[in-house]
Amino acid sequence: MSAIRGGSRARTRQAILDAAIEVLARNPAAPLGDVAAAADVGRTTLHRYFAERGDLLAALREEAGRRLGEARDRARLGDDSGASALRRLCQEFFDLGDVLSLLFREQVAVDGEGCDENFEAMVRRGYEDGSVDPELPPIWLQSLMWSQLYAGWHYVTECQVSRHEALRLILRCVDGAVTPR
Amino acid sequence: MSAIRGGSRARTRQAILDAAIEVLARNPAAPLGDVAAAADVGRTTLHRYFAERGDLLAALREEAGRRLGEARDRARLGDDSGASALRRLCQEFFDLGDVLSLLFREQVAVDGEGCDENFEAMVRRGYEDGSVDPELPPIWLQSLMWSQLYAGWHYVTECQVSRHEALRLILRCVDGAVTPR
DNA sequence: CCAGAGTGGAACATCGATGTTCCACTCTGG
DNA sequence: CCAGAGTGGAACATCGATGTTCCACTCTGG
Repeated sequence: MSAIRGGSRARTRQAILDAAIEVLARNPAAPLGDVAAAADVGRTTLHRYFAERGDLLAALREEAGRRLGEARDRARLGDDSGASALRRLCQEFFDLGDVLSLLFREQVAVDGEGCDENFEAMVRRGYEDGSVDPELPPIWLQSLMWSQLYAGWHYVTECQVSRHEALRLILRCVDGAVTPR
Repeated sequence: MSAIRGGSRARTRQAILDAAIEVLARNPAAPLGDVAAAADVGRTTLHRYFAERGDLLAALREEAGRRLGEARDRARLGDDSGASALRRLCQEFFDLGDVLSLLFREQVAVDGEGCDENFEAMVRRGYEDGSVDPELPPIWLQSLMWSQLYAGWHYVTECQVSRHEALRLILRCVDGAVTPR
């Protein structure tokens, strides 16, 4: 029954996606064989789920976007002061782990034009409630946040630092950067 | 005379290196043909100067390291307060332009163990003169600086922002992050 | 002008990643 | 047990990047 075996298919697919996030976060040009190996799956099987590299990448973007959206929802950008909401957003995004590295390049680049509208609204609220320095434009704050998150994640994976400690430093620095003089 | 034509050789070599910095900063996996084209040079000629891709990358690292060292020297890390010196360093590094992107990944990663000793001395001076928050370890400040620089450089190349404006935001945010509460 | 350095293009061999095909194997629901 | 889904390995064709060779061309110092 495909309905029953479907569970197995979904599990394999997810294992491949998870492995792809892990492997491609470290090396975006990694061969598919490495992804398959990390997923404990034959290369043949990987191709059965994602015919071409582009198919895998597309699914990956979708998965990353999904997780990103969930994290943003959890941060409740509409509550509290602008700066508090930004803190929560950093916290939630930081927990995305490897997805961060994967998103980093695109995120910084993609948002060149219009930055996320929820994010922008949050920042504008911060201008008004006095928790965010009006000198700092929303797009810049978005770049700032992402680069801090990336630096923090690197700090965790490369140095011998706990996620908690890294998050503390990130929040300390984002706060400092954002607060009006 | 090789001494005379040597000038031509040096010029061609430099043109290739400059092109490589530009091309590989945007796409580290770019084919050598792209680099040759950007340098206005035949692929054959490129191989005449750098037999293998690795040779080009090695020369590139050397060139980048040289420029990085020069920038650090210009920043006179030993003068003024720790925070002022850090400002100058950001300023000098930011002017490296494309070299930034090239160095970024390595820099953040490479300095995992021991971070630059001059940098560390500068930060410790900042702890003592009260211009740098002692809660922030030197390695973290190094990551912070690099990620800010990278974000700023992206901001310039992707959005329609002047280098000057981006630098202002970088310094504003680094200052805010570093200053003790 | 001429010799020789420096160059670019064409052609080629090689290599690794990619994607496909086929077959034998395993595992599970019935 | 048995049918069929799901899988992995081996073998293969293809493709793009790499690196090499060779030859004709240009340019400059003498």
